[in-house]
Amino acid sequence: MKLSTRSRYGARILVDLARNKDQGPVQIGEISKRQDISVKYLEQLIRPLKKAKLVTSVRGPKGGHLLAEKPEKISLGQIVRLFEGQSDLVECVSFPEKCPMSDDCQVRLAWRDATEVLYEKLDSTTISDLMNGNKPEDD
Amino acid sequence: MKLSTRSRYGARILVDLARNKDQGPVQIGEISKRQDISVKYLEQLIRPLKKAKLVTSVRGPKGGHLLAEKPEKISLGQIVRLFEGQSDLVECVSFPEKCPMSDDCQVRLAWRDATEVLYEKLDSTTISDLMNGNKPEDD
DNA sequence: TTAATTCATACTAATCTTATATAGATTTAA
DNA sequence: TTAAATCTATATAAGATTAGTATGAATTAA
Repeated sequence: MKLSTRSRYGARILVDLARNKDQGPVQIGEISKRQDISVKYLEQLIRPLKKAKLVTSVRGPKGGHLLAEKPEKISLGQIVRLFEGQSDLVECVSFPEKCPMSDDCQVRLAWRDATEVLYEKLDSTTISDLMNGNKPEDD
Repeated sequence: MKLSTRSRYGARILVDLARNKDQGPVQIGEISKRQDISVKYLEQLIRPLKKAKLVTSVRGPKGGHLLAEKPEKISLGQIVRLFEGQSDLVECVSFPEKCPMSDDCQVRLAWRDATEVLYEKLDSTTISDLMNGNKPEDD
């Protein structure tokens, strides 16, 4: 039951953008250095963030990426739902037809409840909650 | 972020044993039919359940498997910890050395908190909560 | 025009998952 | 003794997922 590194990195990218939003568009190369994520992988991760309208980008020289929303408006829940192919802990929660037992399966309901509790927590945690730390610039 | 079918099946096995505990040792063949899980896979799943002392077995004819604890004493949390290689949502929670950013990573703390909330829920859900449904025998 | 930068698609390599198969050894009720 | 059942270990294999790389097109400030 592991979160993909895509979700982990996705969250760190958004926090990085939030921390550096005063400097205008933030380039992938900078994020790469600060977050220790390869440029090519970053490009791949930023695409869904753009598609979900959490990030906007400016092309060309001096271009880069910006948060499209205020940090308080972006939650870990959004990020996880975006990057995890399947949001539920088990697929029979959303797709009961995938399991022949679903009709009479108490366990399924328990997985559903656990999933809900988890996302309540993730939805209540925003980028703004996560951006206050030691910025490298403060050192 | 998907729970393995091992955890799902593990939970269903224990619920099956709980529901049928009056009949004495329950054979793998019966569980297989009721739960639609292959005999060979069941054998593979019951082994860790025995090792964790959640199940005891009786060998020989009329043998089979029994819950080793009262259903109220076995939680989904135990089952998930047993079957998921990694209990935490992200490995940097328990092994901060796996990520060079861990020292100053607010996101890591958020994953930790979400993991805790999830397991609180799983730990508070027991087999006894899940065994009351329509037993096939009642039909 | 040039060079910085994002955008898009495809590819790859490794690992994990979910089983199934094989071949027995062991235990024990009847 | 027989047969029902569990126990042990290993192997195999298809398919999915993950994490990351490669190549090059498109955009645009200067």
